[in-house]
Amino acid sequence: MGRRSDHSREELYAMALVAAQAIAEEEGLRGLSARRITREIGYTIGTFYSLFDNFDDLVLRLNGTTLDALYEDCAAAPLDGEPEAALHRLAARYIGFTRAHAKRWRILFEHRLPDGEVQPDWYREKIFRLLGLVETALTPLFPPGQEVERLHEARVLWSSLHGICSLECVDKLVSTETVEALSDSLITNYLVGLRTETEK
Amino acid sequence: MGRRSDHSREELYAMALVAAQAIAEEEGLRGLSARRITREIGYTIGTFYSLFDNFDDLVLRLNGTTLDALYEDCAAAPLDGEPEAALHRLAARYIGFTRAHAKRWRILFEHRLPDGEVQPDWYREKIFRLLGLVETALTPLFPPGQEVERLHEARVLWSSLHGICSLECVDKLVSTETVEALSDSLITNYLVGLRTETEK
DNA sequence: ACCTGAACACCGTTCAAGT
DNA sequence: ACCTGAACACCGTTCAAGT
Repeated sequence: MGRRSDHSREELYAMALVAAQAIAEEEGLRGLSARRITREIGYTIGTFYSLFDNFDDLVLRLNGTTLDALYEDCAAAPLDGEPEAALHRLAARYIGFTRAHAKRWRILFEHRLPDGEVQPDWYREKIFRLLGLVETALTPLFPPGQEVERLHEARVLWSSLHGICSLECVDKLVSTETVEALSDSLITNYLVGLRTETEK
Repeated sequence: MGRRSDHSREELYAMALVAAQAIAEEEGLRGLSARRITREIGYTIGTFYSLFDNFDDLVLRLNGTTLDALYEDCAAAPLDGEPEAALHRLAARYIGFTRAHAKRWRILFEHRLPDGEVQPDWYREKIFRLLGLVETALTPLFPPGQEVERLHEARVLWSSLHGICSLECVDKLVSTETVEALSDSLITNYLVGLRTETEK
């Protein structure tokens, strides 16, 4: 036993995250455990704690990679041009991601940090970067100087879209096709309201 | 050891759920365990499995009481009269409940059934009953015969409101007061869209 | 310096054995 | 019939001991 040095700390860290992603993708949070991750990369439980602070830290890092992948996917949607069409494109990509990576996506919301703890800044920035996509799509509707209002409306749309996907995923009360229809209604109707408001 | 008969099965079941509610309220899903529940009501782990199928069943039953409490709270809002005002009242109650019972409310979405399993009908009915409140508030906007459309719009609003509360609760990117502002924007803007659509 | 693996305090679940 | 508690297979976390 003892030192092996087959892999650098960075390599081990990357291997652990890749293993975690695979488990998350197939089995969700239920299948994820510190022991299983290290077992799958050929190390023992002790090594886990040289890579991560604790299990919550691992889940946070894993969620970080999920937010990155979600951003890459959503950022591929063209967001210039007419805001409503841009939002529909963005939503279609978001919905597509939640379907392609349903279990991994769910961990973003299933996992709750212990009582006092707040998400680290690097994590919050990943979320803000996603919100930024919605802001970009909304830009034509807001004159310069109204960034606060734009952020507010972006939050409403982002949260609402999340809610639609989330309840479909959790409650399964709705057929899969309906998610698109709900999202379409949200964007279309909300933008009618937004336009009449900003035109005033 | 062996038989005690201090309590009937029904009493034990009720005691276990009350204990689960208290733990959920204070510590959320993290604090909840089958062993702890039976310990707190003065019984041993074996008894747990004479009351519930398994741990998932307990959480489902607990969530059932949460949905009931949420319904009682929301149903107290007057839903007749002007739809927008009715929705604002309903949303205010919903938001109030998520604050007053934040940890217990979160378990509704933190908990995920194992892969093949679907929620039992009694559970789905509790959710539909809540959706029904939104439908009631929307009734003046839809002529008889448009119940399908009304349900669709109710779903959008319900899911969106859920999303706003959920992301505030999970991400904490938003100050608490903002939840009201986001919900207000959602309802106001969405209803502008709904009205112009139904007037066509 | 790095990694191990035993130890500790927990889990969910099952079931033979007691009253 | 009802309840127990040991047994099993897992957890997360810590840390003295090996190389």
